[in-house]
Amino acid sequence: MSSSPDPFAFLAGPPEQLAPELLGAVLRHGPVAVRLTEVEAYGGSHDPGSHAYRGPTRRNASMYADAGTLYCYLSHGIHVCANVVVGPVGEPGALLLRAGRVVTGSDAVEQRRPGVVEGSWARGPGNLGRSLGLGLEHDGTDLRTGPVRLELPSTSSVAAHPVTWTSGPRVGLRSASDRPWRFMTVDDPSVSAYRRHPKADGRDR
DNA sequence: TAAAAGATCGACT
DNA sequence: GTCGATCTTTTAA
Repeated sequence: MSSSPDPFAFLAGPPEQLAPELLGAVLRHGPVAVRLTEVEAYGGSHDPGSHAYRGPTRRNASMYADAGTLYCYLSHGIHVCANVVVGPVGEPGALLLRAGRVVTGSDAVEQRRPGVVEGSWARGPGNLGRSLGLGLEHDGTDLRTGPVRLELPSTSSVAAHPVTWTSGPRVGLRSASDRPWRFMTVDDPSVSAYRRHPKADGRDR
């Protein structure tokens, strides 16, 4: 009785393994809900592309919290990017939420993204954060009980959305740019285009 | 259609 | 002081 299965329990697994399971899930903040269409996996101390590669810092502290915690960080001083903390306790891992499709709250999103077509509202991690109205104040909050909720197929009928997905190299990384840890829904306009880092390692010279 | 560069500012070394 | 898990616009083929 008291021990009902925790729908978030699977988040304790390896990031690159459970990442596809978040495709089709729904992230909700207030009136706005977004169905995830693109996710990237980041490991801990063995992933050169991860914020946690060089150990804990002020910014990535949330990555060391329990799985199911929201990790928000500021990119280039202006973009708020959202991650779902995953992996076993003590092993920092995260899933960068790169893109999604707005399912509710279109009115609010339309005002936040003037002049942008519907399919591109949450195209790219920065845009997804802006569409949902996320801020650094949400960093470290619990995705089950906090202001920002993650709805899984097992917890929400809306999130029960089967998808066809594929994988490829992560976007914009300078190191470990060849790991196919980017997972994206097939045939969805909200999936961002792949762009390799200008100075990515292991090429030319 | 694809590639390049600028904006912009906090975090890290 | 340097560099980004980015976004947008501009320029070139």
